[in-house]
Amino acid sequence: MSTHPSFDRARFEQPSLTVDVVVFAMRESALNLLVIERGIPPFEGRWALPGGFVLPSETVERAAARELEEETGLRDVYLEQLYTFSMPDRDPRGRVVSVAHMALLPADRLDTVQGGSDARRAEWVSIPEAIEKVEPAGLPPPGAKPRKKRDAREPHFAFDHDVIVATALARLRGKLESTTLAFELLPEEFTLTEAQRVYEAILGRPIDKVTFRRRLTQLELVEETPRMRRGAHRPARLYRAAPRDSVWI
Amino acid sequence: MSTHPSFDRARFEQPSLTVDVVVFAMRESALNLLVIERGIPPFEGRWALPGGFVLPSETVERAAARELEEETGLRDVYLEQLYTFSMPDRDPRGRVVSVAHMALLPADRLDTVQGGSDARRAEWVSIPEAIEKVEPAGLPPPGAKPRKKRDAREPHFAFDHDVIVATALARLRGKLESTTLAFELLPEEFTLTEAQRVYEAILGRPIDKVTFRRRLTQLELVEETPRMRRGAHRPARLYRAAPRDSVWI
DNA sequence: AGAACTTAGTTGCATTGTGCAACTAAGTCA
DNA sequence: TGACTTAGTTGCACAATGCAACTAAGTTCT
Repeated sequence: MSTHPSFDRARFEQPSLTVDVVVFAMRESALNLLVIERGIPPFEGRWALPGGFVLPSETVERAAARELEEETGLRDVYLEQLYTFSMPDRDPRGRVVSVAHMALLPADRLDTVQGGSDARRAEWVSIPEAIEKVEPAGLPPPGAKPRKKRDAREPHFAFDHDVIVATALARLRGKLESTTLAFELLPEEFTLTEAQRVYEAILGRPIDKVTFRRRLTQLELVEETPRMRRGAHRPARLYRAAPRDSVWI
Repeated sequence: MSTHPSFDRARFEQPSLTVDVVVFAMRESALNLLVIERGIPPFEGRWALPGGFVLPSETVERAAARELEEETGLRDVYLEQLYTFSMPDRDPRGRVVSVAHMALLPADRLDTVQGGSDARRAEWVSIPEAIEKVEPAGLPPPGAKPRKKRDAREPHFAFDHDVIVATALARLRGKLESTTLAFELLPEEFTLTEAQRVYEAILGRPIDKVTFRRRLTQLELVEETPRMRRGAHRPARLYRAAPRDSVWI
Protein backbone atom coordinates (compact mmCIF):
# COMPACT_ATOMS: atom_id res chain seq x y z
CA MET A 1 0.00 0.00 0.00
CA SER A 2 1.50 3.27 -0.97
CA THR A 3 -0.90 5.64 0.75
CA HIS A 4 -3.94 5.09 2.86
CA PRO A 5 -6.56 7.78 2.43
CA SER A 6 -8.95 5.54 4.34
CA PHE A 7 -6.62 3.85 6.76
CA ASP A 8 -8.71 4.14 9.88
CA ARG A 9 -12.00 3.60 8.16
CA ALA A 10 -10.73 0.43 6.53
CA ARG A 11 -10.29 -1.23 9.87
CA PHE A 12 -14.01 -1.91 9.77
CA GLU A 13 -15.29 -4.84 7.77
CA GLN A 14 -11.91 -6.60 7.82
CA PRO A 15 -11.88 -10.38 7.35
CA SER A 16 -10.85 -12.75 10.12
CA LEU A 17 -7.34 -14.11 9.70
CA THR A 18 -6.52 -17.75 10.38
CA VAL A 19 -3.78 -20.25 9.66
CA ASP A 20 -4.06 -23.88 8.54
CA VAL A 21 -1.28 -26.44 8.56
CA VAL A 22 -0.84 -29.34 6.15
CA VAL A 23 1.32 -31.88 8.01
CA PHE A 24 2.97 -34.55 5.89
CA ALA A 25 4.72 -37.68 7.18
CA MET A 26 5.75 -41.03 5.75
CA ARG A 27 3.95 -44.17 6.92
CA GLU A 28 4.64 -47.57 5.35
CA SER A 29 6.28 -46.17 2.23
CA ALA A 30 3.33 -43.85 1.58
CA LEU A 31 2.99 -40.12 2.12
CA ASN A 32 0.43 -39.38 4.80
CA LEU A 33 -1.45 -36.31 5.89
CA LEU A 34 -2.65 -35.33 9.34
CA VAL A 35 -6.34 -34.46 9.56
CA ILE A 36 -8.66 -33.72 12.44
CA GLU A 37 -12.20 -34.93 12.30
CA ARG A 38 -14.55 -32.05 12.99
CA GLY A 39 -16.89 -32.56 15.93
CA ILE A 40 -19.18 -29.62 15.28
CA PRO A 41 -20.94 -27.94 12.34
CA PRO A 42 -20.27 -26.69 9.80
CA PHE A 43 -18.78 -29.74 8.07
CA GLU A 44 -19.30 -31.95 11.13
CA GLY A 45 -17.56 -35.30 10.71
CA ARG A 46 -15.40 -34.12 7.84
CA TRP A 47 -11.63 -33.84 7.79
CA ALA A 48 -10.13 -30.48 8.63
CA LEU A 49 -6.56 -29.25 8.89
CA PRO A 50 -5.07 -28.16 12.21
CA GLY A 51 -5.20 -24.38 12.54
CA GLY A 52 -6.87 -21.40 14.13
CA PHE A 53 -6.91 -17.67 14.56
CA VAL A 54 -3.84 -15.47 14.33
CA LEU A 55 -3.28 -13.56 17.56
CA PRO A 56 -2.72 -9.79 17.48
CA SER A 57 1.01 -9.80 18.12
CA GLU A 58 2.30 -12.86 16.33
CA THR A 59 3.28 -13.53 12.72
CA VAL A 60 1.26 -16.05 10.75
CA GLU A 61 4.23 -18.45 10.84
CA ARG A 62 4.30 -18.23 14.60
CA ALA A 63 0.53 -18.74 14.73
CA ALA A 64 0.88 -21.86 12.59
CA ALA A 65 3.54 -23.30 14.92
CA ARG A 66 1.46 -22.45 17.98
CA GLU A 67 -1.76 -23.94 16.64
CA LEU A 68 0.08 -27.04 15.51
CA GLU A 69 1.48 -27.59 18.97
CA GLU A 70 -1.86 -26.85 20.68
CA GLU A 71 -3.80 -29.24 18.49
CA THR A 72 -1.31 -32.05 17.92
CA GLY A 73 1.54 -31.62 20.41
CA LEU A 74 4.03 -31.30 17.55
CA ARG A 75 6.84 -28.78 17.88
CA ASP A 76 10.20 -28.17 16.24
CA VAL A 77 9.10 -29.47 12.86
CA TYR A 78 9.92 -28.04 9.46
CA LEU A 79 7.25 -25.43 8.71
CA GLU A 80 6.90 -23.11 5.74
CA GLN A 81 4.27 -20.67 4.60
CA LEU A 82 2.40 -21.95 1.59
CA TYR A 83 -0.38 -19.82 0.15
CA THR A 84 -3.21 -17.59 1.29
CA PHE A 85 -6.78 -18.68 0.63
CA SER A 86 -9.34 -15.93 0.44
CA MET A 87 -12.45 -16.93 -1.48
CA PRO A 88 -15.19 -14.87 0.22
CA ASP A 89 -17.46 -17.89 0.67
CA ARG A 90 -14.84 -20.41 1.75
CA ASP A 91 -16.24 -20.42 5.29
CA PRO A 92 -20.05 -20.38 5.58
CA ARG A 93 -19.84 -18.58 8.94
CA GLY A 94 -18.31 -15.41 7.54
CA ARG A 95 -15.33 -13.87 5.84
CA VAL A 96 -12.23 -15.81 6.85
CA VAL A 97 -8.90 -15.50 5.07
CA SER A 98 -6.51 -18.32 5.86
CA VAL A 99 -2.75 -18.44 5.42
CA ALA A 100 -1.91 -22.08 4.76
CA HIS A 101 1.36 -23.63 5.88
CA MET A 102 3.10 -26.92 5.19
CA ALA A 103 4.84 -28.97 7.88
CA LEU A 104 7.07 -32.02 7.42
CA LEU A 105 7.34 -34.58 10.21
CA PRO A 106 10.13 -37.20 10.36
CA ALA A 107 8.79 -40.73 10.05
CA ASP A 108 10.00 -41.75 13.52
CA ARG A 109 7.93 -39.01 15.17
CA LEU A 110 4.68 -40.05 13.53
CA ASP A 111 3.29 -41.61 16.70
CA THR A 112 4.12 -38.62 18.90
CA VAL A 113 1.00 -36.87 17.67
CA GLN A 114 -1.40 -36.30 20.54
CA GLY A 115 -5.04 -35.37 20.49
CA GLY A 116 -5.72 -31.69 21.00
CA SER A 117 -6.55 -30.23 24.39
CA ASP A 118 -10.22 -30.53 23.51
CA ALA A 119 -9.76 -34.21 22.64
CA ARG A 120 -10.54 -34.04 18.96
CA ARG A 121 -9.36 -37.02 16.95
CA ALA A 122 -6.27 -36.54 14.84
CA GLU A 123 -5.66 -39.23 12.25
CA TRP A 124 -3.26 -40.01 9.42
CA VAL A 125 -4.65 -40.56 5.95
CA SER A 126 -2.58 -41.74 3.03
CA ILE A 127 -2.19 -39.28 0.23
CA PRO A 128 -3.23 -40.89 -3.00
CA GLU A 129 -6.56 -41.85 -1.47
CA ALA A 130 -7.15 -38.66 0.50
CA ILE A 131 -6.84 -36.29 -2.39
CA GLU A 132 -8.21 -37.33 -5.68
CA LYS A 133 -9.74 -35.01 -8.22
CA VAL A 134 -8.61 -31.72 -6.71
CA GLU A 135 -6.56 -28.96 -8.29
CA PRO A 136 -4.20 -26.75 -6.30
CA ALA A 137 -4.70 -22.99 -6.02
CA GLY A 138 -2.76 -20.51 -8.14
CA LEU A 139 -1.19 -21.85 -11.29
CA PRO A 140 -1.56 -25.54 -12.10
CA PRO A 141 1.23 -27.74 -10.67
CA PRO A 142 4.30 -29.16 -12.44
CA GLY A 143 2.63 -32.52 -12.90
CA ALA A 144 -0.19 -30.89 -14.81
CA LYS A 145 -2.65 -33.73 -15.01
CA PRO A 146 -6.06 -32.10 -15.27
CA ARG A 147 -7.96 -33.71 -12.44
CA LYS A 148 -11.65 -34.29 -12.44
CA LYS A 149 -14.01 -32.65 -10.00
CA ARG A 150 -15.22 -34.74 -7.12
CA ASP A 151 -17.71 -37.45 -7.85
CA ALA A 152 -21.10 -38.05 -6.27
CA ARG A 153 -19.68 -39.26 -2.94
CA GLU A 154 -19.63 -36.89 -0.03
CA PRO A 155 -16.43 -34.86 -0.02
CA HIS A 156 -14.01 -35.89 2.71
CA PHE A 157 -12.66 -32.45 3.53
CA ALA A 158 -14.21 -29.47 5.30
CA PHE A 159 -14.09 -25.97 3.79
CA ASP A 160 -11.60 -25.67 0.91
CA HIS A 161 -9.10 -27.84 2.74
CA ASP A 162 -8.93 -30.25 -0.18
CA VAL A 163 -7.55 -27.44 -2.32
CA ILE A 164 -5.10 -26.47 0.41
CA VAL A 165 -3.80 -30.03 0.58
CA ALA A 166 -3.48 -30.18 -3.21
CA THR A 167 -1.54 -26.92 -3.14
CA ALA A 168 0.78 -28.24 -0.44
CA LEU A 169 1.44 -31.40 -2.40
CA ALA A 170 2.20 -29.40 -5.53
CA ARG A 171 4.65 -27.25 -3.56
CA LEU A 172 6.32 -30.32 -2.05
CA ARG A 173 6.66 -31.92 -5.49
CA GLY A 174 8.03 -28.75 -6.99
CA LYS A 175 10.69 -28.39 -4.33
CA LEU A 176 11.55 -32.06 -4.05
CA GLU A 177 14.37 -32.17 -6.58
CA SER A 178 15.73 -28.67 -6.07
CA THR A 179 15.92 -28.77 -2.27
CA THR A 180 16.79 -31.19 0.53
CA LEU A 181 13.24 -31.03 1.90
CA ALA A 182 12.77 -34.79 1.60
CA PHE A 183 15.17 -35.35 4.49
CA GLU A 184 12.72 -33.59 6.79
CA LEU A 185 10.45 -36.60 6.35
CA LEU A 186 13.18 -39.08 7.30
CA PRO A 187 14.60 -40.02 10.71
CA GLU A 188 18.05 -38.77 11.71
CA GLU A 189 19.60 -41.88 10.16
CA PHE A 190 18.07 -43.65 7.19
CA THR A 191 18.89 -46.07 4.40
CA LEU A 192 19.05 -44.93 0.80
CA THR A 193 16.12 -47.16 -0.01
CA GLU A 194 14.07 -45.42 2.66
CA ALA A 195 15.03 -42.10 1.11
CA GLN A 196 14.04 -43.38 -2.32
CA ARG A 197 10.60 -44.34 -0.97
CA VAL A 198 10.09 -40.74 0.15
CA TYR A 199 10.86 -39.41 -3.31
CA GLU A 200 8.63 -42.02 -4.92
CA ALA A 201 5.75 -41.31 -2.56
CA ILE A 202 5.91 -37.59 -3.25
CA LEU A 203 6.36 -37.90 -7.00
CA GLY A 204 3.78 -40.65 -7.23
CA ARG A 205 5.92 -42.81 -9.49
CA PRO A 206 8.87 -45.23 -9.18
CA ILE A 207 12.35 -43.83 -9.77
CA ASP A 208 15.57 -45.57 -10.80
CA LYS A 209 17.66 -46.90 -7.93
CA VAL A 210 21.06 -46.28 -9.53
CA THR A 211 20.30 -42.74 -10.62
CA PHE A 212 18.85 -41.89 -7.24
CA ARG A 213 21.82 -43.20 -5.24
CA ARG A 214 24.33 -41.65 -7.61
CA ARG A 215 22.67 -38.26 -7.24
CA LEU A 216 22.54 -38.32 -3.44
CA THR A 217 26.16 -39.38 -3.08
CA GLN A 218 27.70 -37.35 -5.91
CA LEU A 219 26.01 -34.13 -4.78
CA GLU A 220 27.13 -35.03 -1.24
CA LEU A 221 23.59 -34.63 0.08
CA VAL A 222 24.12 -37.58 2.45
CA GLU A 223 27.02 -38.89 4.49
CA GLU A 224 27.67 -42.46 5.58
CA THR A 225 27.39 -43.56 9.18
CA PRO A 226 29.23 -46.63 10.47
CA ARG A 227 25.89 -48.24 11.27
CA MET A 228 23.66 -50.61 9.35
CA ARG A 229 19.89 -51.18 9.40
CA ARG A 230 19.28 -54.91 9.98
CA GLY A 231 16.02 -56.44 8.90
CA ALA A 232 14.66 -59.44 7.09
CA HIS A 233 17.35 -59.47 4.41
CA ARG A 234 20.70 -57.95 3.54
CA PRO A 235 21.59 -55.18 6.02
CA ALA A 236 21.53 -51.67 4.59
CA ARG A 237 24.00 -48.87 5.22
CA LEU A 238 22.61 -46.02 7.33
CA TYR A 239 23.17 -42.47 6.13
CA ARG A 240 22.36 -39.06 7.50
CA ALA A 241 21.63 -35.76 5.73
CA ALA A 242 24.85 -33.85 5.13
CA PRO A 243 25.04 -30.48 6.86
CA ARG A 244 24.42 -27.74 4.29
CA ASP A 245 24.21 -23.96 4.17
CA SER A 246 20.88 -23.93 2.36
CA VAL A 247 18.02 -26.28 1.61
CA TRP A 248 18.51 -25.40 -2.05
CA ILE A 249 20.60 -27.75 -4.15
CA MET B 1 -9.06 -24.37 11.48
CA SER B 2 -10.75 -27.47 12.67
CA THR B 3 -13.10 -26.03 15.27
CA HIS B 4 -13.76 -22.53 16.44
CA PRO B 5 -14.65 -22.42 20.09
CA SER B 6 -14.20 -18.65 19.92
CA PHE B 7 -15.30 -17.93 16.38
CA ASP B 8 -17.42 -14.85 17.05
CA ARG B 9 -15.18 -13.49 19.75
CA ALA B 10 -12.14 -13.76 17.46
CA ARG B 11 -13.56 -11.24 15.08
CA PHE B 12 -12.33 -8.61 17.48
CA GLU B 13 -8.72 -7.54 17.34
CA GLN B 14 -8.27 -8.84 13.80
CA PRO B 15 -5.49 -7.33 11.69
CA SER B 16 -6.19 -5.24 8.63
CA LEU B 17 -5.67 -7.10 5.39
CA THR B 18 -3.96 -5.47 2.41
CA VAL B 19 -2.31 -6.48 -0.84
CA ASP B 20 0.92 -5.21 -2.39
CA VAL B 21 2.07 -5.78 -5.94
CA VAL B 22 5.64 -6.11 -7.19
CA VAL B 23 5.50 -5.20 -10.89
CA PHE B 24 8.50 -6.24 -12.98
CA ALA B 25 9.26 -5.12 -16.53
CA MET B 26 12.29 -5.03 -18.79
CA ARG B 27 13.81 -1.65 -19.70
CA GLU B 28 17.04 -1.40 -21.67
CA SER B 29 18.13 -4.97 -21.01
CA ALA B 30 17.64 -4.53 -17.27
CA LEU B 31 14.90 -5.79 -15.00
CA ASN B 32 12.92 -2.90 -13.58
CA LEU B 33 10.49 -2.51 -10.74
CA LEU B 34 7.52 -0.17 -10.43
CA VAL B 35 7.48 1.95 -7.28
CA ILE B 36 5.31 4.79 -6.10
CA GLU B 37 6.88 7.58 -4.15
CA ARG B 38 4.92 8.14 -0.96
CA GLY B 39 3.52 11.63 -0.53
CA ILE B 40 2.51 11.33 3.12
CA PRO B 41 3.91 9.95 6.37
CA PRO B 42 4.85 7.43 7.44
CA PHE B 43 7.82 6.89 5.14
CA GLU B 44 7.11 10.09 3.20
CA GLY B 45 9.27 10.32 0.08
CA ARG B 46 10.23 6.63 0.15
CA TRP B 47 9.37 4.06 -2.44
CA ALA B 48 6.28 1.94 -1.86
CA LEU B 49 4.62 -0.81 -3.83
CA PRO B 50 1.20 -0.33 -5.40
CA GLY B 51 -1.48 -1.87 -3.19
CA GLY B 52 -4.27 -1.28 -0.74
CA PHE B 53 -7.01 -2.81 1.35
CA VAL B 54 -8.85 -5.99 0.46
CA LEU B 55 -12.56 -5.36 0.09
CA PRO B 56 -15.06 -7.60 1.92
CA SER B 57 -16.23 -9.62 -1.06
CA GLU B 58 -13.15 -10.06 -3.19
CA THR B 59 -10.25 -12.50 -3.11
CA VAL B 60 -6.78 -11.15 -2.45
CA GLU B 61 -5.83 -11.87 -6.07
CA ARG B 62 -8.78 -9.79 -7.25
CA ALA B 63 -7.84 -7.03 -4.83
CA ALA B 64 -4.30 -7.00 -6.20
CA ALA B 65 -5.57 -6.68 -9.78
CA ARG B 66 -7.99 -3.93 -8.76
CA GLU B 67 -5.44 -1.91 -6.82
CA LEU B 68 -2.93 -2.29 -9.62
CA GLU B 69 -5.39 -0.90 -12.13
CA GLU B 70 -6.50 1.92 -9.82
CA GLU B 71 -2.97 3.04 -9.06
CA THR B 72 -1.20 2.42 -12.38
CA GLY B 73 -3.84 1.83 -15.04
CA LEU B 74 -2.41 -1.64 -15.71
CA ARG B 75 -4.82 -4.49 -16.41
CA ASP B 76 -4.63 -7.92 -17.98
CA VAL B 77 -1.10 -8.57 -16.82
CA TYR B 78 0.34 -11.77 -15.44
CA LEU B 79 -0.31 -11.75 -11.70
CA GLU B 80 0.45 -14.37 -9.09
CA GLN B 81 0.18 -14.50 -5.34
CA LEU B 82 3.59 -14.45 -3.70
CA TYR B 83 3.79 -14.51 0.07
CA THR B 84 2.03 -13.07 3.10
CA PHE B 85 3.90 -10.61 5.31
CA SER B 86 2.71 -10.40 8.87
CA MET B 87 5.37 -9.00 11.19
CA PRO B 88 3.28 -7.24 13.85
CA ASP B 89 5.32 -4.03 13.60
CA ARG B 90 5.66 -3.89 9.83
CA ASP B 91 3.33 -0.86 9.68
CA PRO B 92 3.79 1.76 12.42
CA ARG B 93 0.12 2.73 12.18
CA GLY B 94 -1.18 -0.61 13.40
CA ARG B 95 -1.48 -4.30 12.68
CA VAL B 96 -1.55 -4.78 8.92
CA VAL B 97 -1.05 -8.14 7.24
CA SER B 98 -0.25 -7.86 3.56
CA VAL B 99 -0.55 -10.52 0.88
CA ALA B 100 2.14 -9.70 -1.67
CA HIS B 101 1.72 -10.44 -5.35
CA MET B 102 4.03 -10.40 -8.34
CA ALA B 103 3.06 -8.95 -11.73
CA LEU B 104 4.96 -9.23 -15.01
CA LEU B 105 4.50 -6.53 -17.65
CA PRO B 106 5.57 -7.00 -21.29
CA ALA B 107 8.35 -4.61 -22.27
CA ASP B 108 6.21 -2.88 -24.92
CA ARG B 109 3.63 -1.87 -22.33
CA LEU B 110 6.11 -0.20 -20.02
CA ASP B 111 5.05 3.31 -20.99
CA THR B 112 1.33 2.61 -20.56
CA VAL B 113 1.70 3.07 -16.82
CA GLN B 114 -0.33 6.06 -15.68
CA GLY B 115 -0.19 7.96 -12.43
CA GLY B 116 -2.84 6.92 -9.92
CA SER B 117 -6.13 8.76 -9.54
CA ASP B 118 -4.60 10.77 -6.72
CA ALA B 119 -1.66 11.74 -8.95
CA ARG B 120 1.09 9.99 -7.07
CA ARG B 121 4.27 9.51 -9.03
CA ALA B 122 4.92 6.01 -10.34
CA GLU B 123 8.45 5.38 -11.50
CA TRP B 124 10.59 2.53 -12.77
CA VAL B 125 13.78 1.65 -10.91
CA SER B 126 16.30 -0.86 -12.16
CA ILE B 127 16.71 -3.96 -10.06
CA PRO B 128 20.33 -4.39 -9.14
CA GLU B 129 20.46 -0.85 -7.80
CA ALA B 130 17.04 -0.85 -6.14
CA ILE B 131 17.57 -3.91 -4.00
CA GLU B 132 20.94 -4.47 -2.48
CA LYS B 133 21.56 -6.06 0.87
CA VAL B 134 18.10 -7.49 1.45
CA GLU B 135 17.07 -11.08 2.09
CA PRO B 136 13.73 -12.50 0.97
CA ALA B 137 11.18 -13.84 3.46
CA GLY B 138 10.76 -17.53 4.19
CA LEU B 139 13.67 -19.78 3.33
CA PRO B 140 16.71 -18.24 1.66
CA PRO B 141 16.56 -18.17 -2.16
CA PRO B 142 18.22 -20.56 -4.65
CA GLY B 143 21.07 -18.13 -5.24
CA ALA B 144 21.94 -18.21 -1.58
CA LYS B 145 24.41 -15.35 -1.37
CA PRO B 146 24.12 -14.05 2.15
CA ARG B 147 23.46 -10.35 1.66
CA LYS B 148 24.56 -7.70 4.07
CA LYS B 149 22.15 -5.56 5.98
CA ARG B 150 21.59 -2.04 4.68
CA ASP B 151 24.36 0.42 5.12
CA ALA B 152 24.25 3.85 6.71
CA ARG B 153 22.35 5.52 3.86
CA GLU B 154 18.65 6.09 4.27
CA PRO B 155 16.68 3.06 3.11
CA HIS B 156 14.89 3.59 -0.20
CA PHE B 157 11.79 1.55 0.54
CA ALA B 158 8.86 2.16 2.85
CA PHE B 159 7.66 -0.48 5.35
CA ASP B 160 9.10 -3.94 4.64
CA HIS B 161 8.72 -3.45 0.91
CA ASP B 162 12.41 -4.13 0.33
CA VAL B 163 11.90 -7.63 1.70
CA ILE B 164 8.80 -8.09 -0.44
CA VAL B 165 10.76 -7.12 -3.55
CA ALA B 166 13.58 -9.49 -2.63
CA THR B 167 11.04 -12.26 -2.15
CA ALA B 168 9.47 -11.56 -5.54
CA LEU B 169 12.84 -11.62 -7.23
CA ALA B 170 13.70 -14.92 -5.56
CA ARG B 171 10.41 -16.40 -6.75
CA LEU B 172 10.97 -15.13 -10.27
CA ARG B 173 14.47 -16.62 -10.33
CA GLY B 174 13.26 -19.90 -8.96
CA LYS B 175 10.58 -20.25 -11.59
CA LEU B 176 12.60 -18.88 -14.48
CA GLU B 177 14.01 -22.14 -15.78
CA SER B 178 11.13 -24.41 -14.90
CA THR B 179 8.36 -22.27 -16.36
CA THR B 180 7.71 -20.02 -19.35
CA LEU B 181 7.24 -16.99 -17.10
CA ALA B 182 9.99 -15.02 -18.87
CA PHE B 183 7.77 -14.64 -21.95
CA GLU B 184 5.38 -12.52 -19.88
CA LEU B 185 8.10 -9.86 -19.83
CA LEU B 186 8.49 -9.88 -23.63
CA PRO B 187 6.32 -8.37 -26.36
CA GLU B 188 4.13 -10.63 -28.48
CA GLU B 189 7.01 -11.04 -30.94
CA PHE B 190 10.64 -10.94 -29.86
CA THR B 191 14.12 -11.96 -30.95
CA LEU B 192 16.00 -14.73 -29.19
CA THR B 193 18.60 -12.20 -28.08
CA GLU B 194 15.85 -10.14 -26.45
CA ALA B 195 14.69 -13.29 -24.68
CA GLN B 196 18.23 -14.01 -23.58
CA ARG B 197 18.49 -10.53 -22.06
CA VAL B 198 15.42 -11.27 -19.93
CA TYR B 199 16.98 -14.44 -18.56
CA GLU B 200 20.27 -12.68 -17.92
CA ALA B 201 18.59 -9.76 -16.17
CA ILE B 202 16.65 -12.06 -13.86
CA LEU B 203 19.52 -14.42 -13.12
CA GLY B 204 21.93 -11.54 -12.76
CA ARG B 205 24.65 -13.20 -14.84
CA PRO B 206 25.44 -13.79 -18.53
CA ILE B 207 24.33 -17.07 -20.08
CA ASP B 208 25.64 -18.93 -23.12
CA LYS B 209 24.00 -18.00 -26.41
CA VAL B 210 24.17 -21.44 -28.01
CA THR B 211 22.83 -23.28 -24.98
CA PHE B 212 20.02 -20.77 -24.57
CA ARG B 213 18.86 -20.92 -28.19
CA ARG B 214 19.14 -24.72 -28.29
CA ARG B 215 16.96 -25.02 -25.21
CA LEU B 216 14.22 -22.67 -26.46
CA THR B 217 13.98 -24.32 -29.85
CA GLN B 218 14.48 -27.96 -28.83
CA LEU B 219 11.85 -27.73 -26.09
CA GLU B 220 9.61 -25.96 -28.62
CA LEU B 221 9.03 -23.07 -26.23
CA VAL B 222 9.08 -20.61 -29.16
CA GLU B 223 7.90 -20.67 -32.73
CA GLU B 224 9.30 -18.74 -35.69
CA THR B 225 7.41 -15.92 -37.32
CA PRO B 226 8.10 -14.87 -40.92
CA ARG B 227 9.18 -11.45 -39.71
CA MET B 228 12.54 -9.95 -38.80
CA ARG B 229 13.55 -7.22 -36.38
CA ARG B 230 15.65 -4.66 -38.31
CA GLY B 231 18.04 -2.45 -36.43
CA ALA B 232 21.56 -1.17 -36.58
CA HIS B 233 23.09 -4.47 -37.71
CA ARG B 234 22.14 -7.87 -39.01
CA PRO B 235 18.36 -8.36 -38.84
CA ALA B 236 17.14 -10.88 -36.24
CA ARG B 237 14.39 -13.45 -36.63
CA LEU B 238 11.24 -12.69 -34.65
CA TYR B 239 9.72 -15.47 -32.57
CA ARG B 240 6.64 -15.81 -30.43
CA ALA B 241 5.95 -17.94 -27.34
CA ALA B 242 4.57 -21.31 -28.41
CA PRO B 243 1.05 -22.04 -27.14
CA ARG B 244 1.29 -24.46 -24.21
CA ASP B 245 -1.05 -26.21 -21.81
CA SER B 246 0.87 -25.12 -18.74
CA VAL B 247 3.48 -22.55 -17.76
CA TRP B 248 5.53 -25.43 -16.36
CA ILE B 249 8.21 -26.94 -18.57
C1' DA C 1 23.32 -78.07 4.44
C1' DG C 2 21.99 -76.03 0.50
C1' DA C 3 18.80 -73.97 -2.82
C1' DA C 4 15.48 -70.32 -3.47
C1' DC C 5 14.21 -65.85 -2.40
C1' DT C 6 14.56 -60.98 -1.19
C1' DT C 7 16.66 -56.74 -0.58
C1' DA C 8 21.21 -54.02 -0.99
C1' DG C 9 24.43 -52.21 -3.83
C1' DT C 10 27.70 -51.93 -8.14
C1' DT C 11 29.30 -51.99 -13.07
C1' DG C 12 28.95 -50.89 -17.79
C1' DC C 13 27.09 -48.56 -21.61
C1' DA C 14 24.23 -45.94 -24.77
C1' DT C 15 21.89 -41.65 -24.99
C1' DT C 16 21.12 -37.02 -23.97
C1' DG C 17 22.18 -32.45 -22.21
C1' DT C 18 25.67 -28.57 -21.29
C1' DG C 19 29.63 -25.35 -21.80
C1' DC C 20 32.80 -23.45 -24.72
C1' DA C 21 35.53 -22.16 -28.78
C1' DA C 22 35.44 -21.10 -33.34
C1' DC C 23 33.22 -20.26 -37.15
C1' DT C 24 29.89 -18.05 -40.84
C1' DA C 25 26.19 -14.40 -42.08
C1' DA C 26 24.24 -9.89 -42.73
C1' DG C 27 23.81 -5.64 -41.80
C1' DT C 28 25.96 -0.43 -40.58
C1' DC C 29 29.45 3.05 -40.64
C1' DA C 30 33.75 5.55 -41.77
C1' DT D 1 36.21 -1.48 -49.36
C1' DG D 2 37.19 -2.86 -44.91
C1' DA D 3 36.40 -2.58 -39.93
C1' DC D 4 32.84 -3.32 -36.73
C1' DT D 5 28.70 -5.17 -34.58
C1' DT D 6 25.10 -8.26 -33.90
C1' DA D 7 22.84 -12.76 -35.51
C1' DG D 8 23.16 -17.41 -35.86
C1' DT D 9 25.58 -22.22 -36.67
C1' DT D 10 28.95 -26.07 -36.20
C1' DG D 11 31.79 -29.16 -33.72
C1' DC D 12 33.44 -31.28 -29.75
C1' DA D 13 34.65 -32.52 -24.98
C1' DC D 14 32.50 -33.58 -20.89
C1' DA D 15 28.81 -34.43 -17.50
C1' DA D 16 24.32 -36.19 -16.32
C1' DT D 17 20.67 -39.72 -17.01
C1' DG D 18 18.17 -44.21 -17.89
C1' DC D 19 18.46 -48.88 -18.20
C1' DA D 20 20.09 -53.70 -18.09
C1' DA D 21 22.75 -56.85 -15.91
C1' DC D 22 25.42 -58.09 -12.51
C1' DT D 23 27.30 -59.19 -7.48
C1' DA D 24 26.51 -59.31 -2.25
C1' DA D 25 24.43 -60.55 2.08
C1' DG D 26 21.09 -61.74 4.59
C1' DT D 27 16.51 -64.99 5.61
C1' DT D 28 13.46 -68.90 4.77
C1' DC D 29 12.13 -73.28 3.00
C1' DT D 30 12.99 -78.17 2.29
